[in-house]
Amino acid sequence: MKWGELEDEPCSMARTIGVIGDRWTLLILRECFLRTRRFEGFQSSLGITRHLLAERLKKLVRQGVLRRIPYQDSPKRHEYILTQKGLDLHPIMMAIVHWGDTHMVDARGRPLLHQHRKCGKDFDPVMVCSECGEPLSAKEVHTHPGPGARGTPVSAAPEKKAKRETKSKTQRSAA
Amino acid sequence: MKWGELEDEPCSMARTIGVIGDRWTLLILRECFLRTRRFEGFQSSLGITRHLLAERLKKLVRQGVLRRIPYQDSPKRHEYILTQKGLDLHPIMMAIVHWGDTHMVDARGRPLLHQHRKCGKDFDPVMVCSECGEPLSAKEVHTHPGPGARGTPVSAAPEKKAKRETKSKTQRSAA
DNA sequence: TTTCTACAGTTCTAAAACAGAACTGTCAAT
DNA sequence: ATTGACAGTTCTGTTTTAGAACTGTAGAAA
Repeated sequence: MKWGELEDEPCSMARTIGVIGDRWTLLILRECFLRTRRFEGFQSSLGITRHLLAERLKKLVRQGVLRRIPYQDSPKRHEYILTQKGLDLHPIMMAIVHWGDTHMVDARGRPLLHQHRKCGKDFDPVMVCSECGEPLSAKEVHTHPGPGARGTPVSAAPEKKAKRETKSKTQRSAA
Repeated sequence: MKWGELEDEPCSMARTIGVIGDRWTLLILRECFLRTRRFEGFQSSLGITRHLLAERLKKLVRQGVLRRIPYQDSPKRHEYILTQKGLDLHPIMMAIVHWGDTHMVDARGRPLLHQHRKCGKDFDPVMVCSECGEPLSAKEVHTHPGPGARGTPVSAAPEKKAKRETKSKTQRSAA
């Protein structure tokens, strides 16, 4: 399987991995969430080669995760900012950081803390069920085929996810 | 930066990426959560080359994400099952799938649905604050240096995260 | 008893991706 | 006229990955 083929897989995880599933892309996105916007900013804070950085930024723009916006003419300069699609990656970032905080810290503790502006406290992200609000655990989740599963014709059921969309929107609304 | 160096970065995200930050590892873990346990199972459902599969499985075992357990002698055969550290990756997987469900579905809709056994409904994962329970959005999260930040000596503050650990454990307890 | 299949790898070669460094080009400041 | 900030592009050499074939154990089938 090549990189391009991932997006055609009937699996939301494979498709997402096609967008963010490499080392540098994830780190570039971390910088985006930490408010880095410019080429040199990414390059110096990550130590990524300029070649790869240019390529990854282009890819992220193509995929609608970043938007390339001019901030001066002569010479033309642009900055890269997260679109809504990009901001929606925040739960993934938080989940990744939280796992590292739990399993990969050294004796000194966490490199970064996260404060929730609304309540003012340092927090951990907790994943809950959109329907009942209870914290989720792997064992309590049962996976079953949906309308877009392999074998379902394209003409079929137009995704009856109205309720889920509505509920989970709380999560993105102010992102 | 090489793969090995990621784990030494003072950043939980970089360290986590050092473990799961490549295409195949993420897909292998998806299979683990879908109850695949054996070499041939991974190989045939993913189409990964046998060479890489063997290497990735070894790496995941080394890192304590999977455990290699014999299920027969002669010939020696093992299966790979998620450790607690591996099960704790579940929120990351759910967040990735959810983003794909939101932004990468075709006309047919979602390939997979997730049912919460406790409440019986198909759900979306929602990320909330461990302290106040409110859904999180990127803009409401303020990041600041913790005890393990770059520059902090190893001898310093032994991570005062007691409360956070306790609260977020609800999320993992039955995983 | 030779042959087939299931399983879990290992070994090989060619192709793709990546690292590291140097180069291009615009403009402002010295 | 030279330097430095910025945003890339181009080049060469190394590392990773893809794809296919091979190894080896053992039970079942011919």
